[in-house]
Amino acid sequence: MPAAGLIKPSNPRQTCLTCTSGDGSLCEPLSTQDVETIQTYKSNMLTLAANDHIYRQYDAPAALFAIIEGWVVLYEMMENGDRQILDFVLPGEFVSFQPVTGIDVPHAAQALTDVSVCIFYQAAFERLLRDHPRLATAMIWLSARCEARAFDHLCNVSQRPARARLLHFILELYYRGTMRLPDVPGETFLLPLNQQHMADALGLSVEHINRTLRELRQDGLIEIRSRHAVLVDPSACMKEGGLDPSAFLPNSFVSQRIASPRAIGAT
Amino acid sequence: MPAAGLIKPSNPRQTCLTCTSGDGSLCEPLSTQDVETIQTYKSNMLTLAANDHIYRQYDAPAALFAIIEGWVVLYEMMENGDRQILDFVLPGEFVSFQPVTGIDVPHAAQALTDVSVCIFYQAAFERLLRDHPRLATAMIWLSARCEARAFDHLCNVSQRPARARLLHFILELYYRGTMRLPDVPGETFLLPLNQQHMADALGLSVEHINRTLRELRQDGLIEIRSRHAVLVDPSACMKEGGLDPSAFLPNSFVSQRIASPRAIGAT
DNA sequence: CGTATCATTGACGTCGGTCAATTCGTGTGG
DNA sequence: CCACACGAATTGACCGACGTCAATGATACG
Repeated sequence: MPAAGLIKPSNPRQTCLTCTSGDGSLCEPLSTQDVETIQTYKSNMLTLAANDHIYRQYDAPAALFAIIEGWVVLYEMMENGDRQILDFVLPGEFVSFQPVTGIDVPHAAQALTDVSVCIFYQAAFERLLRDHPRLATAMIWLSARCEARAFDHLCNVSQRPARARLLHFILELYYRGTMRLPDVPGETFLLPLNQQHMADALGLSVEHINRTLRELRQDGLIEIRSRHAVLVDPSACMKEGGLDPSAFLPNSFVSQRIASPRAIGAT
Repeated sequence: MPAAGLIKPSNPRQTCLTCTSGDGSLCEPLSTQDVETIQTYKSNMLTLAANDHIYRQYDAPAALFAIIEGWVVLYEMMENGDRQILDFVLPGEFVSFQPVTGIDVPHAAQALTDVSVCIFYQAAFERLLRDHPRLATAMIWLSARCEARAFDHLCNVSQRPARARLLHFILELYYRGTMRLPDVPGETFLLPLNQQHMADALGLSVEHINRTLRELRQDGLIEIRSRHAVLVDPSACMKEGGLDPSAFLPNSFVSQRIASPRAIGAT
């Protein structure tokens, strides 16, 4: 069940799943027509206040959620009390496909800001797949995209030192918000996170996030100020963050293309 | 395109997607009937030698792969030449759903041992979804499961120290191989990995893996010998590895259930 | 029996964690 | 408008888990 929140009659004028940018967005496989079709299976729309939960760890919501407005954080509490942030969900994105399976979900989804969210209950979702098989493909596509992001986060946390890890993280959020790579120096964008969020997402301590942000500011790469980030030197950020614009695929947020002997030959 | 490998006529007797253990396996949402249905959409079956690639990083195979025999490793090469292992694929499992989307996949799939693999090309897969909408639900279910595993790996690498990280990792593979939690002390199971694999999966150096394995052996927790692991003290392994049997959900491989104030209240 | 690969061990350095203190910022009540 | 409160950000001192480098040992295979 979704956590408590104001239930607001859904506004028929507001297009559900509207992406902020039309092109290359995460809704990519869905045409406007598709979105309208999907809409008809929506059961309702909720408005949640910051910190409300959409679902909690080990809930079995049996619904698919789409975020219309605001940011959502997916996290998991570990046995030692640490919080691992798994992903953020931005407007126009689905909140993972795990909850719609009807199985206990090992993570929680919490509103980071005030949020409005579309709900598709499991039965309706299955009706959608049955009535519009072509959309099933799109849903698998989107679900696979979620997995790809998780893989990217794993690489980031597992292999990159703090500086590069933080840059990669911020650039991913820039990309998902704007659906393009940064180029204009000084470009500013919304980043409604505090340092604790970054720490919990990246597996670093708050203190080290702070020190690293100071370094990045002093080196003229990036600045964080009151819910916004400023990309002072975008190309330097991308280089250090492990993003190669020339190898960048419009379809996904991935690291630089590299081939290496070890991968090819002997295990 | 799949990498070169011996093409063998598919054996009509061999049940594709047969799970080694019937109950609670990763094929869970698929009944025997379902498996037979899916089979009819299979285009062919390949046999690959160890180290052959099913697909390479940035390929767009446009097919879904199911592993019948042998182990597969999913990895990504990073810009600095490091290899991050994202997951292993065991017999009876699908190799992620990313390749079937037809989009460039940012990771590679390589045979760890000799492998036989079923191929479902994208067009056939979409026909399957169209003809059997009920199976679309199952596919989303399976894809979500892949994402859940990736989340779990992220938590493991991000938060646990080397000892617990290694234990958690080995226990996951035990669970996926047997579909149950270990209980009998001294239980032995197949683990066809070398220390470099564990290092690349866990974001640790080979030397540290080695030292940690020595510790675990000396402490009477676990032993690794020639492609096999021995769980000398299963309950101690689970405790240290962050697995609580009492909280364990049969449906997924997850960590101990914990609630914490931070998650509930203030951001 | 030579060679390649993997496992093992030791010495040493460092990145990032921990702990504790101080400052800043913002919201609130008087 | 100011005083206070409380969380977030910041900084410093110190330390330890893990990485790096280098050498040696064990195994398997042709």
